[in-house]
Amino acid sequence: MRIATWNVNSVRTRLDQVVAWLQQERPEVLCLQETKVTDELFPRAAFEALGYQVVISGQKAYNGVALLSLLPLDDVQVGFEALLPGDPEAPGLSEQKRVISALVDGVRVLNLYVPNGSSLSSEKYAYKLEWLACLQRYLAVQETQGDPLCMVGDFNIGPEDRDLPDPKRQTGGIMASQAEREALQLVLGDRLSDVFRVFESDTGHWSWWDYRSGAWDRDKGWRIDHIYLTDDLLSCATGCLIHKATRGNEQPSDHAPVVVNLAWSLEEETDENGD
DNA sequence: ATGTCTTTGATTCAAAGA
Repeated sequence: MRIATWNVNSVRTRLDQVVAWLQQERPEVLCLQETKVTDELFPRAAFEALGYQVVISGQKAYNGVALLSLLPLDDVQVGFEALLPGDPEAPGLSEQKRVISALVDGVRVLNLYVPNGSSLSSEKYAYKLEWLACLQRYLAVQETQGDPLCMVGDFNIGPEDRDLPDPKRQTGGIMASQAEREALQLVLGDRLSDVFRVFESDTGHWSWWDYRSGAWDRDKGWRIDHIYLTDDLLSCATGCLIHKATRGNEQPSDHAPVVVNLAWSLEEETDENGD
């Protein structure tokens, strides 16, 4: 099973590119972020025509996440409040549409668009840290449900200096501050691993290149789009690739897709009742 | 460093967010 994540920066603007990439790659699951569209205007028919089931959580203009799957999507959960009904902060932190998950072949696929934070002095940065703390509480509940977890998305954090193009300048700033990195580590605990780093330890592998300052032409990107797996899935991973070529498209998203390949198939239990 | 792209909303642009 291949699971992909791609921040498309408007699914309507990028529709032809996403369709072309799906036709070429045919991953079982594609998680989209920054769809930037309300649910009624989401172009679901274009994906259904390719055989994908579509579940979405969107809003006007900003944010928005979607899950596309060739395999059945079960037990769809939208927002933090789905797992944190009594949490005082979860409803407020779910107003921005950034969280959707579903069960696919026995795997809990969790698709996230982590807040950007803007700058260290912004109230959006405080929101980002509160949001990550809420994600930590959310995952504690998810863990009790016992399903293998594949958590993907745009994390808007470079976890280590090797994930940044110029760490001397950038470490400590937005997307690379100690508080953001520590908040992410608390989310991961000792349960979740960054599968890209199982296969590649070098710097210079990026998933996002700013539209500004010729970042793409100078190959000055960041690795902020990640796939995290619990050990039961990590042991099935046979590769994790960043599809960098899409960033060179006409009118590209500023992010490239990241894809993990898992040698996974749930051993279906047949119903022996009445035998 | 205000660089670029997307969306919205109010009149062919400017603002906001990333």
